[in-house]
Amino acid sequence: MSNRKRKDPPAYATITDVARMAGVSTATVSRTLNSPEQVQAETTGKVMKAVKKLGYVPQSAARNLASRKTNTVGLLLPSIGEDFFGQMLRGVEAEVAQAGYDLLVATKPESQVRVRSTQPLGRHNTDGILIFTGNIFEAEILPMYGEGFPMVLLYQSPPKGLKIPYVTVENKDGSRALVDHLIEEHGYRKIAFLRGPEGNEDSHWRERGFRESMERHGQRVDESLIEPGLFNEEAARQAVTRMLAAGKDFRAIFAGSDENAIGALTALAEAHIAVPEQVAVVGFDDLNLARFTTPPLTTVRAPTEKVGREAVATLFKLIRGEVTEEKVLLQTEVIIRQSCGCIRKEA
Amino acid sequence: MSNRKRKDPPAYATITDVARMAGVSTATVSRTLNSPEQVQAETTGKVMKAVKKLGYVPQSAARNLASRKTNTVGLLLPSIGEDFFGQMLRGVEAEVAQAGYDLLVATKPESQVRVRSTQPLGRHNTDGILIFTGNIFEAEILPMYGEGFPMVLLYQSPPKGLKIPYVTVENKDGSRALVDHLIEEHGYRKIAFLRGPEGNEDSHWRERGFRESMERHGQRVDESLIEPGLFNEEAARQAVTRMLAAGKDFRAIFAGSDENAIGALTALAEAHIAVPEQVAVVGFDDLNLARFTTPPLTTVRAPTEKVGREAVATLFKLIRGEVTEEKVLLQTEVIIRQSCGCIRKEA
DNA sequence: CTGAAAGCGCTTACAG
DNA sequence: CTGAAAGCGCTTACAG
Repeated sequence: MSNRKRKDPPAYATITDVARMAGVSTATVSRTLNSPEQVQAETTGKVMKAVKKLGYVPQSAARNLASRKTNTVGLLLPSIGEDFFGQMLRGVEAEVAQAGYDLLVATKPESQVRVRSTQPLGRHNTDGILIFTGNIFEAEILPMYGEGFPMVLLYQSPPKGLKIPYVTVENKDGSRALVDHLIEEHGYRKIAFLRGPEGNEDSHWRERGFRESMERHGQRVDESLIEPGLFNEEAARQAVTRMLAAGKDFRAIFAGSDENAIGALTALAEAHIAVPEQVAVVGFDDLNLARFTTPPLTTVRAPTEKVGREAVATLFKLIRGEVTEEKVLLQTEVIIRQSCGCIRKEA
Repeated sequence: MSNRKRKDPPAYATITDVARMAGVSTATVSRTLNSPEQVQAETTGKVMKAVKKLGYVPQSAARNLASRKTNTVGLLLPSIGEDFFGQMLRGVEAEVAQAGYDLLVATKPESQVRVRSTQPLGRHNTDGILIFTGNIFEAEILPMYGEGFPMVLLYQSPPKGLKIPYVTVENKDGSRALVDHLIEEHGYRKIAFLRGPEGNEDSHWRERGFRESMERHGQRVDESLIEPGLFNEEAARQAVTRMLAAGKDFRAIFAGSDENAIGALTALAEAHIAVPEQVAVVGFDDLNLARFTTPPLTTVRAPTEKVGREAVATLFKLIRGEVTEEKVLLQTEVIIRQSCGCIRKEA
């Protein structure tokens, strides 16, 4: 017969088992594992032997509950997977693991329909979160923000009034350098620009870079040469087809993104317009496939993995209560291939 | 003055706060949240009102500790990020979230040097894990296997003797169908094959498919036309360059993977050999960039996202103690583009 | 349908 | 340097 409260022994060793085998208290086992400098060498030896022998691994739940921290970082992703996603995750994971933390990954529920009790990531299961997702609405983060819960934004600035650190890439400088190249090296003047989705920050700054370069070179930008590409291949294809049908005159297209550039390339090919001989095309992002387009795409490379690393580093500062930069801006680099008209090949 | 054990109240509401506000016991709050059917409608109402008002979210650590389960699934990744990684993660995340579980992601520590106390993922922080990583060594999973800890392998079969379910794609059938196409539609006979890394299972089965197709068509396979491509662009380039230099005679290359195919394409371009007119090239995987190679790559598409979903579904069966298939094999599909010699374009 | 209370497996002031 | 014991915030038999 069994006592009411005596459950079957767990399938795993607990701290009590280790303490018993080593002949010490559980407090000492805990200290041996967490702050060995507080424990005598001889004791450490006994404890570690027992740990090894029993294959003891501390239960995260118990540890978290007692220490009031989760040792876990959350990463909130957009529902749709970006193409450079793997690289970013690599940076995040590496940095998180190095700090001995765990990484919890979740996707932002698409709609309010999915009545999951609450946010998938928050104070209840993480010590802080990284938010990498298109449109953050204030309502979604305000409660956490109000509590001072540590969070860092990726590729986007916080809603007005909220002081949340964010890390992103230098869209404007990269774009300006790219357009500078088009103007200075190739002498193009009539340059079209394909915008990203309404309200997209990357797009905003890329357009700014485009305009700055034009202005600095004394070029008036022709507003009729600015069309929405939406960072979407098909939409970009249609936009370029439309401009062509309307008889618009342009010598180059700064597509705003590689995705847009692919759509532009398709539209141009369908219209039998030679790239770069008749119209040059350049993108932004340097997706893996940028080397393989016809012709290979001149574009701007962003340090995606580093964005991940920096974001985690910033989050840890927040978690430790240190001050952080409001904004970390990572430099980009123009990658010259052939779609701009250059003949030199990639290094 | 403060009592020794009275800490500062937590920054968040606990179940006790909810119980107090609703005028019920914590047990009732717990039941309302976890098995509402056991609670009277009126009580549920009071509790939920308090939950809402306080913004109460149960602490995962406390819940996990008390319930002896983590409600979390682990995903173990190879240190190097695959190109199709995002898709797989999407499948995994969707399925995990739908079940109301959390997803913990970790990378296999590259070396034994990094003395992290233990495995990043295990019984201490998950209810089961998905292993998606190149070379699983028996030693790494044997302890968990011995305890009957739920795990599922992705893209690889378990070490001999271990009964661990796995899900992967039909490499052999896909490869055979692809080579059938080369032989039946284009009449190629002399076909080279580029192997993956030694011991790689995908490569093994792709080679089997290749050989079966050749045999069924009465073709003897020329062993001197089989070279290591290592699923690595550069190695594949060198392999093809080597075959060319040795004066080997072949009309087509089944590159074994898209990565290999890209290397083959490069080698051929460098040797001024026209693809597909002089030598056809086909791959396997259908990476995003396969549409953009010159010429666009004929290849085999694997249902990557579905692999993720199926793996999670299988893992949940294991967690629930149900029987599972030993092996889930997902069908692949030949994608005809132009590198094989076809002129029809992709749908 | 609901409550009192034990227990989950740790950590950590406090005391020595 | 070490131990006794309270406490972390939940869940869940048991009893009613």
